[in-house]
Amino acid sequence: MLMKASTENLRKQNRGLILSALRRLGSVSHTELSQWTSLSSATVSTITTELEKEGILLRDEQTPSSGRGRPRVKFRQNPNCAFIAIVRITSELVQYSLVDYAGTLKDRFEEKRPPAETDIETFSARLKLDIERLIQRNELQPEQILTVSITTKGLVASGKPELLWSPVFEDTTLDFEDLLKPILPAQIRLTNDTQFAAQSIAEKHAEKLGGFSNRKIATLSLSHSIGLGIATEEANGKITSFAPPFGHMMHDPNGPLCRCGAHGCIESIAGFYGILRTAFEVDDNVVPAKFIPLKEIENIAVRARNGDHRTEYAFRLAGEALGIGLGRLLTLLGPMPIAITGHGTLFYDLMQKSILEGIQNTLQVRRNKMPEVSFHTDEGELIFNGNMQSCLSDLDSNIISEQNGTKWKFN
Amino acid sequence: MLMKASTENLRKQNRGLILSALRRLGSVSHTELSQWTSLSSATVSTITTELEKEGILLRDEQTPSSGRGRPRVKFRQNPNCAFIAIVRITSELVQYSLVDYAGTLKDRFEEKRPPAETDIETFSARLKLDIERLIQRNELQPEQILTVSITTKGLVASGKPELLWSPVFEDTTLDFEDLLKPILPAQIRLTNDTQFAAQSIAEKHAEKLGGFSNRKIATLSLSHSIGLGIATEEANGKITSFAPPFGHMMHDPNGPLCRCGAHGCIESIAGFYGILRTAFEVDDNVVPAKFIPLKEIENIAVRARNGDHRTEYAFRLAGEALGIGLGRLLTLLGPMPIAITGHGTLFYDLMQKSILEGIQNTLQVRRNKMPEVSFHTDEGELIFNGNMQSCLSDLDSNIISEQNGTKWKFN
DNA sequence: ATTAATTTTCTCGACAGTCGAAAAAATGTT
DNA sequence: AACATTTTTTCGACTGTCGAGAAAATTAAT
Repeated sequence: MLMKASTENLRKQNRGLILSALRRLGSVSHTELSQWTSLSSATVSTITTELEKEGILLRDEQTPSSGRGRPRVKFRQNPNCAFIAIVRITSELVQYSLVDYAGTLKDRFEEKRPPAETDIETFSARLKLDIERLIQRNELQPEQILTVSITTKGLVASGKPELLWSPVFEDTTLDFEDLLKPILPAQIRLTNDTQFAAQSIAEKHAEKLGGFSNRKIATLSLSHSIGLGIATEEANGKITSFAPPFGHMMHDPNGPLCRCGAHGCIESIAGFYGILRTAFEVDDNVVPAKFIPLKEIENIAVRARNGDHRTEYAFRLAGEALGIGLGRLLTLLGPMPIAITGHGTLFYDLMQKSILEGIQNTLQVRRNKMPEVSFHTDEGELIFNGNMQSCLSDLDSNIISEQNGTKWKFN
Repeated sequence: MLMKASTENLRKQNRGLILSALRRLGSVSHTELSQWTSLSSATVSTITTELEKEGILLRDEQTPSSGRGRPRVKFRQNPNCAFIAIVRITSELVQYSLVDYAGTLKDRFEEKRPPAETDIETFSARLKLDIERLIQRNELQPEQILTVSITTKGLVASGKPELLWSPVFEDTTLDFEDLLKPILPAQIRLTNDTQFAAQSIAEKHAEKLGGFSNRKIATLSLSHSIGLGIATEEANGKITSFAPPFGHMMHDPNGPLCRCGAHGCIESIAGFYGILRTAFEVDDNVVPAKFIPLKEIENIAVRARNGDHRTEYAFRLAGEALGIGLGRLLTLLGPMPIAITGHGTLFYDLMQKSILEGIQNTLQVRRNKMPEVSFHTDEGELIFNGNMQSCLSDLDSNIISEQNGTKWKFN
């Protein structure tokens, strides 16, 4: 049902406008806010004083003295108004970061994961301890952490922070809310990592979204497994994203066994373990290895570049699965630029031809132009950054609803 | 960029709320409006009197005299406030309908298309004449038609009403705006027909959208060609839809030649002509026929039901292409119920097994439950209805912006 | 040092919109 | 004809935005 509009939501929306301007522009003066939001100076005044009273905004009186006239006072977020913990889980390590409400990184440490860690109990117990450590060594109260946002590979439930399927733990599920509720009252979020890589790339390269009419960009993450995120710029300028389990989209019903139990998933052919399987002519029905060192793929890539037919074929087959899969994606969601990230970008030269052929084999691509393909090597930072931005704008949305609420008082 | 909120948009939004309540509930009294929109009685009063003054609403003083107390007066749309022309193009005929602002069908006629009509000039010239006829025989001025909304199979440009590719005219494009602008000043819309079938089904069976968390439903249209529409219920309750060229999604790179020029599209295997080709073992590289009478498929369906292996195989192969294609769709967009329409529903028994197998072979479907599959035989009316509803709610949106505009005065 | 100029920010009254409550309207019942 | 009942309109209070002018804080000129 559509919502009725009241003067109350009116104010909420304009408060949100101010906060989002502050996010995008950093430290901003009264007049700049007024120009950017196209709100009148008077309205900006009432809203900023209100937010200041609530402890969300700070004003910097410091005058850089540029020209004459009354110097501008700049507003910025009150950094201590809220903190978020960002946890990035990869197959090699778990990274813990603490970020304040202004978006500055306050603390970070990483914990290596044991090579063959498959026991979810010890894993989750350690994660819990590490989060407590993050809070304690920064001398925070647990209540000051308003959000714990975790990224991982695998399939994530919608609605609650539960890991449904992951490459390492497979079908053993894990509810992070149940895990962390006892130690802190924060909101717990769990998201597929490639979704935030996509979000981050879309925000940084917003101009690329204009390449086609649908204002979308796809981000493909190539490594041991295959991830995909789609970011869309909506009519109001907000960028939203989602991450379908592209790696487990059926490529060939007669293909090899995938870690998910099905046959012929894209990942079973184009994931690192799939490429190795083809290269070494391992039987299609062998259950694939859980973890393969990057070194091994690098070795066979060298062989392929030196003209070894079988390994060349393995990469070509992987590229074909990826290319045709992307082609199917573009058929369903319309043509859009493609960003590629993950360790697999190192081997793109071996897959390029078959990937591009697959993309090309799409009705709208044949009619229009080839989508732009770009590369992004800093996958970890992209994921962290996307996650952080998403958390902060979530906090902003909560704040604008909590008008006159006493919840935001940690100065 | 996010928009600032002003008291003006506030009023607009509530005007829109009133109009949409009127659309959904039909003829409605003041108090019912107030309850449904949760606006105060006072606000409803000011908005309705405003809309009445603008000639958009009428009030029926007629009292059905139920119980005592002051009788309710009912509001309804002023039917003569606007008219829309709805054109539905199929391979056999073109259907013209005239609908007033209240949504009642005022006139309708159909024109059969010559069996092998491939000349786009004569086709479009006839269409132009037929629209003029629709206006004249209802004694309307061309300006009273505010929208001409056309549906067709094939690929439609986004942004302007141009047909890019169609089964009959293939790559010969046709810009309906250029065609119709000389004879009337209306807004011209062109949409893929299955998109509106999807929209219509989603609106009628809104409860089915709840089957999975993503509030989506897919509609598959089976006939000579293969169409697909996806309808999504957004957070505000509005249902939006789109229609990707699913029929031309790659199924098998080594498959038969499709009408679009590629090899192995779903349609080239599961469209009527694809099924016939497999059944009669026609060479994969033969350019397929443009049109096949329904009778021919019915004949081979009888053969298949009597146990003829080759024709059974043809339908099974078609089902496999559809099922795996749908499985890929569900992988990318999440699990959702599936509605099937078009003449091909008559042969669903011959494809059911392989279709369901394909859908089943999807990570999230295996983890959750099988999506519900439903059948809808009245495809033509679904398309018409979806188109009409979409036009009317578009008109409503225009009206709420044109506050105090003199544009809506045809009483 | 004082005054003028300039730029930014704040304040005040006007206007638009929604809401709750009370008044008015229209009918049925006694 | 007076009263009861239900619906609709009207009125005053409240919240929000806006434009214009006042106030503030600085530099430049006298």
